[in-house]
Amino acid sequence: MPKNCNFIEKLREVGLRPTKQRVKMCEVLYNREKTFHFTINDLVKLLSEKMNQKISLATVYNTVHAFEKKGYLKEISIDSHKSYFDTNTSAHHHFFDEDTQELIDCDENDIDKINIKKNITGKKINSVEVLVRVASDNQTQK
Amino acid sequence: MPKNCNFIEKLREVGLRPTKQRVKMCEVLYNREKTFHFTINDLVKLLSEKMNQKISLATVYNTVHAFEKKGYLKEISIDSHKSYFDTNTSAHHHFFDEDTQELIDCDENDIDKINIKKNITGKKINSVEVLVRVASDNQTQK
DNA sequence: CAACAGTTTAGAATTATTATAATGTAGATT
DNA sequence: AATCTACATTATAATAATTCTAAACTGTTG
Ligand SMILES: [Mn+2]
Ligand SMILES: [Mn+2]
Ligand SMILES: [Zn+2]
Ligand SMILES: [Zn+2]
Repeated sequence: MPKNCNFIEKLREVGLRPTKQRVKMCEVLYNREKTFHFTINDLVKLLSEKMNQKISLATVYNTVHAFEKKGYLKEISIDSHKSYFDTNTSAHHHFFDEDTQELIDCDENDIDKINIKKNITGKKINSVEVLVRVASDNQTQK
Repeated sequence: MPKNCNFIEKLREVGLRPTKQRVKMCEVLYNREKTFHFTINDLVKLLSEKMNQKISLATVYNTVHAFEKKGYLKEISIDSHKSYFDTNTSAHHHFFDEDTQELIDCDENDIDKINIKKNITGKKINSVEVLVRVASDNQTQK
């Protein structure tokens, strides 16, 4: 992601008003070297740290979902109790570290292209995603 | 799954007391031709239909989680709002039909074995799961 | 700068899940 | 077979996550 790119224009392009909350969220989410994964909770903390004024929880939810719908964010669900959003919206796979609860992008070359030999009749494939759960090697239960 | 197999013994084997609720849940879940996918809500409905006495919601949650921990059930998370349990606990992949919200097992031969070329250092792979999202072919948005 | 439509907000409402604590029961012990 | 005890079930309350509501606010247009 390029630094200091014009989020106001970017928001306008997809039909979202460049309100200060949305621009601030863009900065927090996209004004960084690498893409990253976060929970709603993570984001609320990040925003309250980086903002002078307060932001309503409802606004965080609304804006995240607006961004998701517009393709600025992608949701990655780990289990019923843990769900992440991803600023990397391209098709990619993940490792999930069960020790640290960390979600890690799979390098494009680390998994061969998945070949679906037989699809459900009359349906088109929207996405193919792999989740690799990993954990510490020395986890011998007593 | 074999019909009328002895659930009481099966439960004892893994150290769960064969109480009447647990045996009834085994019957509802495993006394059928094919494995299946269900939400907690689905299961509550199934149980209240098939049972003479009432079963507490807390017991359904407790028992599902007991079964999950013992490897009788597997959780499949679609997104933060939708999570299924699977009576097929073997490693397998899924199609998710976004039109009908139906989760469908992938046939073993329909996806080639996933080859993870590079894993996170010092971690072992616990599972590799593919989720293929599909939807109706003629979904042209106006 | 007036007008409007879309946005934010605090707080209430809803939903899903878990905790609590009293009662019930399976399986072991007499 | 009666008793015992640990574990399970239950109704209900509590908690947590998310969404709704309706009033106030603000970016955009003309
Ligand atoms: Mn969502
Ligand atoms: Mn669970
Ligand atoms: Zn990612
Ligand atoms: Zn399945």
